[in-house]
Amino acid sequence: MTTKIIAASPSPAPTRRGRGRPQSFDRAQALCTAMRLFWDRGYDGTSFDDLTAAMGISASSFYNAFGSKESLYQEAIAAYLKLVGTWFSTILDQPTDTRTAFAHLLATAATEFTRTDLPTGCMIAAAATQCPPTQARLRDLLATQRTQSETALVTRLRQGQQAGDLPPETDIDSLAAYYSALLRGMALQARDGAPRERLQAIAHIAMHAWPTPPQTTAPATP
Amino acid sequence: MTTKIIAASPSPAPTRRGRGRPQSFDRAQALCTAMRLFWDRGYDGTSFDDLTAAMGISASSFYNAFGSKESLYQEAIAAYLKLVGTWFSTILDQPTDTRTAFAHLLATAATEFTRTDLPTGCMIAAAATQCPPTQARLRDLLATQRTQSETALVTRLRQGQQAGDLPPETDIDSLAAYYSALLRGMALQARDGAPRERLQAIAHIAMHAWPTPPQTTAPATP
DNA sequence: TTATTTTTGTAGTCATCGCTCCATAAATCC
DNA sequence: GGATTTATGGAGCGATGACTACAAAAATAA
Repeated sequence: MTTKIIAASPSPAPTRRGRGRPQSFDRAQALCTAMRLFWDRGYDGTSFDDLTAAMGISASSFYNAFGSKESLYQEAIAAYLKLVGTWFSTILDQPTDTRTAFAHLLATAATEFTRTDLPTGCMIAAAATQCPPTQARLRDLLATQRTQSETALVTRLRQGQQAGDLPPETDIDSLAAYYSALLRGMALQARDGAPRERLQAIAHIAMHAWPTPPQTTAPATP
Repeated sequence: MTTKIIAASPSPAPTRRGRGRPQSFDRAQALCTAMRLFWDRGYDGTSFDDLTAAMGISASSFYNAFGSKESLYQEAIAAYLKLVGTWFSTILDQPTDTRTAFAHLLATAATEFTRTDLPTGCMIAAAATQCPPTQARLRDLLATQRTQSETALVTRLRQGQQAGDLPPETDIDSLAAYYSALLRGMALQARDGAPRERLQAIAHIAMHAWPTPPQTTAPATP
């Protein structure tokens, strides 16, 4: 066995030192390029030639390094999730009160969805929602990711409910679905070219739907 | 000139009585079939063979009747808009108060997006938001439709503002963007399989963001 | 040096894509 | 009936899709 000092990577080795001819390109950078392409044009809209041209590698290098277009896409999704996690999960994990966390989440989404150094919107929010039966695998993969992010919202809201940030009668699942739908809608608006301020305004309005304890209409108990 | 008793159709004749061999299929029905396919699988995801097979016609009949895949898609969009207009425009045109109209709009969207006799969600909401540069025409066409529906919301909100249903300082454009984003998000959730009740809950929560006049914190004027 | 391992470049494969050609069929007009 | 017009059936076309075969290149191991 060779010395494995650096932590083993999940599936594809990051920068292996081995026997054969060394790779002539930066795998991580090529993956990043692919992610941007997929993000911008979708899976179908990004052809094999588009990919190899943008990545600057040949077909054989492509298949040697990434296996297939579909597996590259899966890696691109993973890379995107890592990128988004830096704000999405981070904000949800912050020990602030729940309302503040969600306001922060929406506000950050508004800025992230309109970054000029990346494609606008979200790579996953609307991907493969209209696709042929032959792409059922892809559709399910993306739907799963979306479910997971909504589940993260549910988890955070439940924590908040436990902490007393939300009325105990609040329908957490529906509230999470509301914010999930809104975030996805914001991502679509961003892709259609909505400016950052517009998204921020949406985020601001959306927070007015935050649940309030039921007003005690009868002010006094006899 | 032949007798044209029935009102002339915009571009393609509906059921013209002419000289040559009669069409062997129902054009409107074939268009409806195509609309459903495009709605379900998107433009790229619906192949030429998918279309001709589902419509039950040959390639020559297809091109003779519809010109090209793209022009059929445009007709399908038009057919879809006519279908959606039966509730979308209708509700906005009703002489109810603005808040009621929007609540009704969202509630109806929840039921329409989850109809079992049609594909779920919306055909246009997320279409061609991730596509190659070669499909810029299609992307722009759909973006235009989305802009128009958001403009319809703006128009209705302005009417409401004039009528006193909304505070005069309300940011109408942002409020319309909020509801537009929400509707698009609901459509996406529907496509991912969210049940009708879930969408209705989202719609209900969303209405809590409806603007209220600024509270006069000072109860009395000296 | 030689053997082994891995990557690369070039060319080519096979299926599918949207679309077209053309002879023929089926209607109307004269 | 004959001419004209329009639709259909069937075969096929060029382009592009994702992917593969194979030999040469460039590294390490013995």
